[in-house]
Amino acid sequence: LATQISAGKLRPGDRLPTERALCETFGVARATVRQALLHLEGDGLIRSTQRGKRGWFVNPPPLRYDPTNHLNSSRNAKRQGRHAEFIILQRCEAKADETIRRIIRTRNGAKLWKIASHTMHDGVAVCVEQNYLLAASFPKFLELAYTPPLTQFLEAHYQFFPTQIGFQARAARLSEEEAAILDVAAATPCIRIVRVKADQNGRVVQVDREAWVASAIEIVTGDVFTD
Amino acid sequence: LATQISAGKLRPGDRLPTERALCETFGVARATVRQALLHLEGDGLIRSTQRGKRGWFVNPPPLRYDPTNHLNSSRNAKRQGRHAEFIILQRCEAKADETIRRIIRTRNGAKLWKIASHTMHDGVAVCVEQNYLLAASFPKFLELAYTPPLTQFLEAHYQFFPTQIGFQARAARLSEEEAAILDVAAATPCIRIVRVKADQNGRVVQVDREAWVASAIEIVTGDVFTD
DNA sequence: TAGCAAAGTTGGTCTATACCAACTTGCACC
DNA sequence: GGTGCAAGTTGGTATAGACCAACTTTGCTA
Repeated sequence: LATQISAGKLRPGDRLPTERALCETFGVARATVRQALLHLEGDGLIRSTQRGKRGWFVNPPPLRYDPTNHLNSSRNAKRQGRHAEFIILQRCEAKADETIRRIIRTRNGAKLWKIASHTMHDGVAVCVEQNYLLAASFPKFLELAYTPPLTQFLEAHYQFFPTQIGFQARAARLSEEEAAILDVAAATPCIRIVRVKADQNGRVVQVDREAWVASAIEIVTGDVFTD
Repeated sequence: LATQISAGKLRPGDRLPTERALCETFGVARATVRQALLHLEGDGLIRSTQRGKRGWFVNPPPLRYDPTNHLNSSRNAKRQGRHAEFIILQRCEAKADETIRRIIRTRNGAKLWKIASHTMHDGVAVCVEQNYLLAASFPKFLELAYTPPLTQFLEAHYQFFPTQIGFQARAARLSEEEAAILDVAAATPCIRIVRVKADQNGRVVQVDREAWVASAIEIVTGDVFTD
C-alpha cells in the first residue's frame, strides 16, 4: 500500500496526506485507510500527533539502546547524532508501588525520591520515565539545584557510578496520560523498560521505569548492526 | 473495561465471550468492542486465532528472554516451566538477503544453509524463525538426520559452542505468512529479533531471525525480576 | 495594523450494516 | 453407527455516515 512510499519517496519528518485525502486517492473508506495507517504505525514507520490539525509523520530510524551498557541516555543519543533534551515534570518524595518496592528490596516505609520526566529527540517526544532513588543514599536531594540528565547529576554530586544489575523490556501500549505527554494517540504501541541500578556495595539504590514510543528505539547488543 | 476481568477473573488459556456477545453486554457496536480487544492485545493480555470459529484467549505471562545469555531456547523455556516444541518447515541451501549477507560478512556467492521453523509453547505457536548457517563451517549439513533444537544438534555433530556477538530486537507486526503459521491475525504485534553467533575464532557463522508474538516474550537481563 | 471571533480542517471515536472464509455443529441419509 | 452435506457461528474486513476536541486559517472589526 503506502509502504513503498515510506521506503523510498517520503523522508523522516515528512507529513503524509490527510486521512480523508488518502480515502479519495485509493477510493476506500476512511476506516480502511485508518487501519492501514495503524498497521504502518505498528511497523514503526509513522506516528501521528495527538489531536487537532497535525497529521501523520514519517519516523526516523530507531535509536539503538543497549541493555548491557546503557547507563547514560544522553551520551547514547548524542553518539547516534540525535539532540536529546530532558523535561522535568516532577521531583518529590514519593511512595513507590509494590513492584518498585519489591525490586528495591525495601519495606513500605522506606523513603524514596521520585523524578518524573520525559525525553525529546530532535524536538520529538519519545520517552516518558520515572526514576526512583533510595533517599538514604542520596541525602538532601530535593534541596540541590537539579539539572538533567540524572546520571550526570548523580555522578557530580554524589560520586555515584552505578552498576546496572537488572533490565526488563516488553511491548505494551501507552496510557492516556503518557500519550498526552508524548503527543500521540492513546494506546500507541510502546516499549516499557525497567532498569535497576546498584551502588558499589551491590545495594539496589535506583529503579527507572521508562515508556518509549515503540518506533523510537530498538534493543541492541554488540556492534554487528551499526552499519 | 474488560481489563479488570483479565487481571482477576479470567485465567490464562480461558476464552473470552464472542465479539458479538460483548456488544450486547456493553451495549456498543462491534467496531468499538473490536478496538478494545485490539488494545488488550497490544498490552499482551489476549490473543486471537486466525480464522474460523475460535475466539480470543487470555495469554500466559511472557517468557523471559535474556539477550546476553540466550543461546538455547529449549533450555530457557524448560527452566520457566514451559513445554517447548519445534516444527521444521524447511531445510535447504538458500540465498540470504542483503541484510543477512552484510552481517555474516560474506559475498553474494557464499553458500548458506537455511532452516525455517517455528516454536510452540504448551501447544501454542509463539515464534517463527529462520536460521542461516555458513555452509563452509557445517559440511554435509543437509545429509545428516536433523532433530531440533538446532543448538543441541550443532553441539552434538560439529562440537559447535557459539558465542553470541550480536542481538537486536524491535517492535513490529507480523506478515501474512508469519501470521498464518502462528495462527493469529495478520499484523498482530510482534518482536523481531536477530541474533548473530560466532565460532571460537570470532568468525560469524550463524544468523538467526525470529519473530515472536509480542505478548509471548519479554527481554530480561539480571535476576531482579524473577519473583 | 493588531486583536479576536468564526469557520474550516484533522485525527479520534462511535454506530449500523454487510459480506467473506474457515471452522463447528446438527441433521438427514445410508 | 458412520458419512457427508447444509446451516450456523466466528473473527476479519469493508462501507457510509456522524460527532467531537483541538488546532489552523480566515476574515471582520476596532
